Amino acid sequence: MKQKLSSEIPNSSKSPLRKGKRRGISTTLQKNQKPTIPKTKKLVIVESPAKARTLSKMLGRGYTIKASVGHVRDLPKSKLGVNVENYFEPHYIIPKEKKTIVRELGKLAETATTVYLATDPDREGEAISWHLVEAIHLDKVLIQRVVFHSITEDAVKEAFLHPREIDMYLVDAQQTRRILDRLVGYKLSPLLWRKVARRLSAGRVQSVALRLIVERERIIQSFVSEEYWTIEAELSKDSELFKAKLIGLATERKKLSISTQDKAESISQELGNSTYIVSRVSEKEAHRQPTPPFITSTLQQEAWRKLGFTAQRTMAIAQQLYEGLSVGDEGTTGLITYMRTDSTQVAETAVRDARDYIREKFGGEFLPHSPRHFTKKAAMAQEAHEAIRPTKMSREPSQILPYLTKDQVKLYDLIWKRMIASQMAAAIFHNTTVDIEAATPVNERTYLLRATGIVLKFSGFLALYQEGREEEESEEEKGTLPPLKEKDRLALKRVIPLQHFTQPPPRYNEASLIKMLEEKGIGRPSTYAPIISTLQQRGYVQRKEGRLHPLEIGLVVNDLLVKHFNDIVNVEFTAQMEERLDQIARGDMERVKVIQDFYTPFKDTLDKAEGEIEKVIVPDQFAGEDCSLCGRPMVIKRGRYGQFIACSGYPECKNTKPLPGKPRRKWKQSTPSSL
DNA sequence: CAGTGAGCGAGCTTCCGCTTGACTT
Repeated sequence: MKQKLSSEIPNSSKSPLRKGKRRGISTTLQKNQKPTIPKTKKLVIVESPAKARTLSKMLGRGYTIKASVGHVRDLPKSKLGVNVENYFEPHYIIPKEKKTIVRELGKLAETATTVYLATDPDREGEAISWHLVEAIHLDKVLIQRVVFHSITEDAVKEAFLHPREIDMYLVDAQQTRRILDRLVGYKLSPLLWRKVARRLSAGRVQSVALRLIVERERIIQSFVSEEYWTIEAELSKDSELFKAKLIGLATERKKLSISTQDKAESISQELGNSTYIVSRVSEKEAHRQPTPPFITSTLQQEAWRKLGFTAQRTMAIAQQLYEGLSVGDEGTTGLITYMRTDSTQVAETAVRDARDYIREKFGGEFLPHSPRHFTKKAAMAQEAHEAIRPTKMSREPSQILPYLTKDQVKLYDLIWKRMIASQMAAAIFHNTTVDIEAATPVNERTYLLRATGIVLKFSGFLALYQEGREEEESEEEKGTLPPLKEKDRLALKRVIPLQHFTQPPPRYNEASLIKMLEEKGIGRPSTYAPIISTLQQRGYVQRKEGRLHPLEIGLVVNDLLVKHFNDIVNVEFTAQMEERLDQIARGDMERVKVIQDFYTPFKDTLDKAEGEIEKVIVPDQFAGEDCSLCGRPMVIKRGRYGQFIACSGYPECKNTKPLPGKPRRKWKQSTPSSL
C-alpha cells in the first residue's frame, strides 16, 4: 500500500510510472518543430553536462542528451514544507534557478518518443528521475529508467538494452531522508535562534561534525602531559655504526618505563659500562600492497597531505579535470572520471589498460598475475560511480603539462599515479630484527635492546606512488644494519637518553575530520567540503594553521544540543536512519511510519527543551580597538556576508568596518605547517 | 598567474544532497 507522494502538479493524476500505464509512442506532432533539424526521437536525461557530453559520443545520432544539473525540485527554503499534520506530506517546488532547465527539458520531451532517465544508480539519482517525471509533464511519451555504474561503452549499451521503471521504493527512501533532515534542521535551528543567537544552525550531519571537534578539544584541554624517557645505544660492528633501542630487562618480558631523568641517567650509566652481545637475529620478508584508487574522501585527504589543498579547492580542481580541457588536438576531453564517489571499483577496460601500461613502461615483474580488485566498502557506500581515475591510462601527466594550470597538473598527477600504482605489484621489504643483550658488570643485570633494519628488495608500486602520512603517525625511520649474527660482540660508541612528553591527540584538520565522518557514514562525497565551510560560517569553528578549533559559540551550541538532543546529534543516529532507509528501499517499511516514529518523540523533546533552556548570552568577542566615533570598544559581529567589526554601542552608534586581515569571499586558505 | 575593489552587514536566519549556473534592469 503506497501513500500518495505528491499532488503538486495539477492534472498529474495519471502516473506514468506504473506498469501498464505507458502510453505507447506519441505520433501526434507538437507545435514549434523545426523542419531543418531532424526530429529527435530519444531524449536522455542525466545529471551533469559533462556526463551528457561523454554519453553523446557513445550513443550517436538519434539521441538528444541533456543534463538536469542536479535536483530539479526541492522543499522550499523559506518554510518547513512538510505537513506534519498530514502524513508528513512534502511540498515540493521548482526553485527559481531550475525553472529554465525544466522548461527546456519539457520542450525536448515534447518532440521525443522516448525519454530515458539515466541519472545515477542510487537513492538520489532515482529521486531525481522521479522529480523530473513530476516536474515535466511526461504523459505523452514512453519513460524508461536506465542505470549504469561506469560510463563505458559496454556498460551504457547494456543499460539501454535493459531499461526498467522508476523504483518508487528507492524514491521513498530518498524522500524519507530528505524529510527527516528537513525536520531536524528546521526545528532545531530556530530553537537556537530563540535561545542563543540569530543565524545559527543545527543538523543531522553538521552537529555531529561539530561534536567531534568539541569533544576532541575537551580531551586536549584536560590532557595532562607526562614525562618519559627512552634510551638508545649507538653500537658498531666492524666500524659500521647503527642504533638500538632499550626495550627492558632481558629477564623480564615487559617493557621498561622510565619516567624521570634520574632513572634515565642511572640506567644510561649502567649501559655505558656494559658488554653488548647479539642474542637473536630474525629476518623476514614483508609485502606491502598498494592502496586502492581514490574516492572523494581519500582524494581530499591525500591532496591535503601532499599538496596542501583544502577539500574545497581539491573539488574545484577535480571538477575542471572532469569537465574536460582542451588537450592537444583531441579537443575537449574529460581527463578523470567523476569526482564525487564512494566506490573503489574500476571498469574492467580501465584495469586492462592500466595493466598494459604497466607491462610496457615498467616490465612484467611489476605486474601482478591477476588484476587487483578492491572490494572494501566504506560505511553506507552507495557505489553509484567508479573510483576516481584517469579516463585514459596512457595519458601521462607530462603529456598534458602544457595545457593545464599548475594545480590541475598536481592533482591529475596524484590521481594518475594512484590509479596506475593500484594495479602494480606489491613492494617487498626485507626486515631484520636484532636482539642485543647488554650485561652490566656491577649488579649482574642484563638489559635487552633491539635494532631493526628495513631494506627495500623490490619497489613494486612504490616506484610510482607512496601514500602520504599524517605527521602524528610518523613511524621512526629505519635504516640498514650491518651483517650481524648471534653471539657477535658489539662495541658501544655512546648512550643517548632522550626526554619525551606524552602528547594529547591533535585537533582535527580537514583531512582527518573527513576521514572520521566517512568512517562513521556521516555525510556524502558531495557534502564533505561544504560541511566544514558551514561550521566556519556559523562561527562554531575557526581554522588556525590548518587545524579546526572550536569557538565559544560552538561550545555553547554543542553542549546545548548534546544535553537535550543526544539521541539525534550522535553518530548512531545516521546509522539507524540508514538502516530504516534500506528497509524502505526494499519495500519492508513504510515511509510515513519511519518519519512518525522519529517525529513523535522528537516533538516532545523539542517542547520540553523550549521550556527548559534558558536564554544563553554569548558575549561578543572584542576586536581589540575602540570606536572611532564614540570611543566604546568594538566587537566582532556576524552578518550574512561573514564577520565584521561593529561598535558595541549598537543601536545608538552604528559604526562598522570590515574585519582586517580576513579576506572575504576568496578561498584563500592556510597551508599545512609542514609545507 | 594571483591578486586586485566598494560597500554591505547587526530582525526573517535554518537542513542535506544532487549539480554548475551567470537574464540584464
